[in-house]
Amino acid sequence: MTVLWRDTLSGMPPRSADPHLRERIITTAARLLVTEGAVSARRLARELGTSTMVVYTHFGGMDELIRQVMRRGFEDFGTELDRGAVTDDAVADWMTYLWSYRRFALREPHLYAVMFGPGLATFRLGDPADLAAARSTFVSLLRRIHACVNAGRWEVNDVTTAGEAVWSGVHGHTTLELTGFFGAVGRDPVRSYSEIHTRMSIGFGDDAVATARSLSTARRRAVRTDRTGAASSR
Amino acid sequence: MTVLWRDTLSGMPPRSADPHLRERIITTAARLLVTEGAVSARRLARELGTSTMVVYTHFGGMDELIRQVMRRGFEDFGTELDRGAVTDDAVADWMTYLWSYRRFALREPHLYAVMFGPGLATFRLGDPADLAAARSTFVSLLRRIHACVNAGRWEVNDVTTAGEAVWSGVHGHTTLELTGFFGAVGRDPVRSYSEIHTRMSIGFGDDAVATARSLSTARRRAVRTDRTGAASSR
DNA sequence: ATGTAATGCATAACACAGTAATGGATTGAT
DNA sequence: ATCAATCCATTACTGTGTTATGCATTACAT
Repeated sequence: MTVLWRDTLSGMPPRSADPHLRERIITTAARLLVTEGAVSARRLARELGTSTMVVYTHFGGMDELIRQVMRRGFEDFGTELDRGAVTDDAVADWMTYLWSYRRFALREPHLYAVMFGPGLATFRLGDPADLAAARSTFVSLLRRIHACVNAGRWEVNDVTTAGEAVWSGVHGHTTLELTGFFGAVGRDPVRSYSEIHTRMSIGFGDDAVATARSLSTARRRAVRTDRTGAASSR
Repeated sequence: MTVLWRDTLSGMPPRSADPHLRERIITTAARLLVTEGAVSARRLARELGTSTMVVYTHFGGMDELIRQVMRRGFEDFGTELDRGAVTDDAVADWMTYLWSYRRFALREPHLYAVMFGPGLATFRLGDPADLAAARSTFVSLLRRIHACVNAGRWEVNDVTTAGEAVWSGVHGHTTLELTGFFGAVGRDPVRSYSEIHTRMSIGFGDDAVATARSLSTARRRAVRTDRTGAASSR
């Protein structure tokens, strides 16, 4: 007497090997992560109509699978961050990048959490492919910082260090907002997020009035993009 | 035939109720979190010589227990952050706070991760006790910002918003550093952490030279404290 | 002091995780 | 056509949080 196992669909005729299975696993895992906030081997197998073993034959384990999902996430993140226009107001362009950053994180909180949460440790930065995926979102930021310097708005000798400082600010704020902190204490996250932009820009050498003007411009763009509905990824 | 259960110590005579059990559970959980990076009901029971049930009779579940550990963490964090001296260089005092912040996080990475990670959602900020614990570390920051304003170094009208911006920066940087990001890409976290301080201070209105001087002072203090060995908590 | 209610906790078990061993079926190569 | 390799379902193992049950012990009321 064979016992029916919960996680499989017993009785199903053995299907022919699906050459796209590996791809389907990744996209399905990404979808489950986005829509349900969690991915488990069993939930995944149920969704795919397979057994949990497919995860191990194709990825060796859940960690590697999640890493693949993270890569896709970073790629999407990078292209979305690069969609911002390049205008003659470099500081506003930089701020637009930061608002896009926030929008992505708020739209895909679980994905962002996996990408930048404790999962970043799972993300082997030693792996060139992973490192490249993560870097793509970062160089996009560095380009905008460079533009601000070239435009004469900022005076920054070490752009990479400046980028790390900026990234720390937006990442920290995003993380705090995703935990629901600002909502719980009745504070406006937009206000503090703008404060980061403003103080940093001035700190990099920009005029306070010019920074305020750029902030208004970037805010206007961001609100418009939010209303229009930014192109959703994948 | 009774089966021996793995997680309990069968054969032990039933001990009299320990009035300090609740306290021991919390401290043991905190210790396991710090030393082993994880706490499970079974690991805890094995360590205490009890069954896993004690977690449920005293806390109703693991979530509530972890919340208690987080409270202790925030209290320790707050007192450590408040240890910084108050001198006539308010900006240096503020920066000293930030270096203490980083030192605590690097010394107790798992505790910090639980306190500010996705666990912050578990931390019911609606609960007055929890909110107070979390706030204690924050008001300590606000005091130092106020001092900078009072000393005429900064011009900040909304101190709370400024504090949120600063906190975002240090929290974000700390989080990134704990994931091992800077080490993986061969970057110096001290450099970017200093950059956050510098740009923010200038952004708040301080003179660039004065900020640089305060940074040197704060760094000197931090290095000395690191060598001396800051008083460890709990 | 004695009967009674309530508390505390060990036992056992359930459902959920990730993962490993096994073996059968399909695919691909010679 | 035979053999090898690959893929994957089955099954099962360990570990997770949690719950139901029942037996002590404690606390309380009379």
